[in-house]
Amino acid sequence: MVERGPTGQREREILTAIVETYISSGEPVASRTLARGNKDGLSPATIRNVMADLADSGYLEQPHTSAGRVPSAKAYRYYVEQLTGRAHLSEADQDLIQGSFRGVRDAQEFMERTSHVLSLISSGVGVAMTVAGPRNALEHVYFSRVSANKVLAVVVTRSGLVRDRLLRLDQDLSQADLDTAARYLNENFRGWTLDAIQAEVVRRMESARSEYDHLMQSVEELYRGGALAADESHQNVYVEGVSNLVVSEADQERLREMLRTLEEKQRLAELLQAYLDAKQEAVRVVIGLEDTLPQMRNFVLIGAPARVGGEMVGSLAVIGPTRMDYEHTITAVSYIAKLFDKILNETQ
Amino acid sequence: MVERGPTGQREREILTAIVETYISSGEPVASRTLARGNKDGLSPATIRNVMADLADSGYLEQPHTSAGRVPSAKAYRYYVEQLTGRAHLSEADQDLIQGSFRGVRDAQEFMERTSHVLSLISSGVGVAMTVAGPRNALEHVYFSRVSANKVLAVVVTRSGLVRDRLLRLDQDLSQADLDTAARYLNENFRGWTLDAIQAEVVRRMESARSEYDHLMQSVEELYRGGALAADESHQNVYVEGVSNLVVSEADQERLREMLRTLEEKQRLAELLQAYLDAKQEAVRVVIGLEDTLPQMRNFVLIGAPARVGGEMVGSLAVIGPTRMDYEHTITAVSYIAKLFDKILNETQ
DNA sequence: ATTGGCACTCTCGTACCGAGAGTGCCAACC
DNA sequence: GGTTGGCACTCTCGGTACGAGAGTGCCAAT
Repeated sequence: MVERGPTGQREREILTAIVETYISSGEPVASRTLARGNKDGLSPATIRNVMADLADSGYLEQPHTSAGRVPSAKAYRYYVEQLTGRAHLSEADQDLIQGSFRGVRDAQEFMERTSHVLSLISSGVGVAMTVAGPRNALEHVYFSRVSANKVLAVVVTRSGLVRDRLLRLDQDLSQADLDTAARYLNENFRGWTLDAIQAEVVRRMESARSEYDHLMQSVEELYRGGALAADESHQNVYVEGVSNLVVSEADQERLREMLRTLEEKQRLAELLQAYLDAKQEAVRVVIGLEDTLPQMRNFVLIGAPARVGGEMVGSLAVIGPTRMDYEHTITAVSYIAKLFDKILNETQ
Repeated sequence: MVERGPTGQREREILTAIVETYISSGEPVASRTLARGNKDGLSPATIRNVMADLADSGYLEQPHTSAGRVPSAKAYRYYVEQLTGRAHLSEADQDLIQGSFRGVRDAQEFMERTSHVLSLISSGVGVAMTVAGPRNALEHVYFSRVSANKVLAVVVTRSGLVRDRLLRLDQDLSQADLDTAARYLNENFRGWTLDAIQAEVVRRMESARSEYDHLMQSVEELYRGGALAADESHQNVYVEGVSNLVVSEADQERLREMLRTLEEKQRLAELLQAYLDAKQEAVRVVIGLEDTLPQMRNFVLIGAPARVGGEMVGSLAVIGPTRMDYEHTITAVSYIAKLFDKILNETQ
């Protein structure tokens, strides 16, 4: 019962070879096959011995007694680990990606295209989202009177997100009132996060209750109408490439479940948020998504946070079958994540 | 070779019964089955005779010699035709639909939920879109300086659509310039369609070229930056319920094709636009989508335009298998289309 | 430690068979 | 003449059997 990973040089080589062969062929790999491709000229029997060891330590599984071996989740984790460092993206892919983002102006657009490109490049589903969370810093807010008691609020955040929302108010504020309120908010709170603003507005309203002036009354009204609410429910999640699932997943019921899950943007957002955080530097590869989502058995998440400056404003990821081109996908995700920061910085 | 539809009373009854039985069972319907369910007490043999006639006139098809009959596209068209009038939506569904639209404020939100509800209610894919076309009437435009040469433009249309866009300008306009330009556009063009405004702006710029003032220069700059462009490319198309396809379409390759098509929002938009227009009063049912989209063989579109007042601002539809509950889906689509007008009118 | 040899296991494609479901048509019937 | 029972014929589908092929596990020899 060896529990500290493949020790020997040969053991590691063979494990890597098995994973790679299985990824490209999709069939359980046999000792013969490996022996053929191996320049060391080892015999199948020798390889069988090593394979038996690897199976004992949980790296390989056997569909049935007389079939070849299939890598386990543990094997994929080892493989990805071992891969780290030799990342390089082909010229062609760099061009494809660069081209896809030509003319992109804001984070929304970027994310939309990201999901598209990722679905093209990988054999999985491209997912990208912006966090419309309360952590976003305010850049600008505008109000515009649409009709009696209806006001359009537009919030622009520092990270380039634009969020418009139609408010229904109890009072009928004039455009002049709205302009004053907007100026007040912009001058006092530019750069603050939305939740900080909310808290502060509440505080000021309370302390100013004695000398309750017209301005604060407008602000209160707008606040209560939800002008500054950071509605989690309306996150923008872009998903593309679900047709890729059809080939990698034969089971009808599973496929159906997965499609359903991918349509529940809310859960998808939680999934990404669970695995990706602002601090992490590199791309994260999660093998064994079934811990969070049972229907995602045999699927993998390869994702990275999208940052502008130091701030995390979204996530991008590929959700694909365990049998995928890790090296390629990882480098692509990493490349796009870096591109995001670059493009969005120069856009500001 | 009879070519004027099912003539006799009995012929019609049997055809209807066949379509209904096939829709609910999914299996070729046999003369026996029909004889059992028929209170007229006809024998299977009699029914076989009628079925043979219906097959001759192209209403029925036979998978193989000794199988029951399957309705042809022609039969479905007859069936839907014949259905017209007896539309009624159950209380439960009315409640479900009503509930789904609680709190909806603008057309975008409405469409998003429409695609969701339709996918739940029908056995197909719910599709809904707003036309971001040039025919929309301007309600309001705002500009806001984001940074040097970067301006945020927000266009609100009369039908409740809000469209924001980040412009890159050659000149650096001050916020005061922008406010003046916005006031100019709002005062002069409220209620005009976007393309009319574009044309008129060009005309005025030319005629005013002699006495070229500061205001017109700002307006020209904004115009050239695309402030008023009605970008077709960025229509908002909402698609939901693709998981429903898995059950109705077994063929892997077809399924894949369909999923891919449903992700191409642009083509989907064209499809809807091809079949739905502002003038049509009722729900339109298109049987035989393969004429437009080959991969949509055996699929059906049930759709209606979404109108506010007289103006068409979007479309909603169900794309589902020929084997679906037509009555139910048609009434649901019709109901939601009416609801759209009602909700969006009172929102304005 | 490595290897050849060999018995054993499991899958997969093919062929075959019989039951079941349905039709088509004919002759009889009302 | 429309309707019906009867019957031969066709086609599908599930189950079984079987042989080829691929692979392993293990042992004895190197």
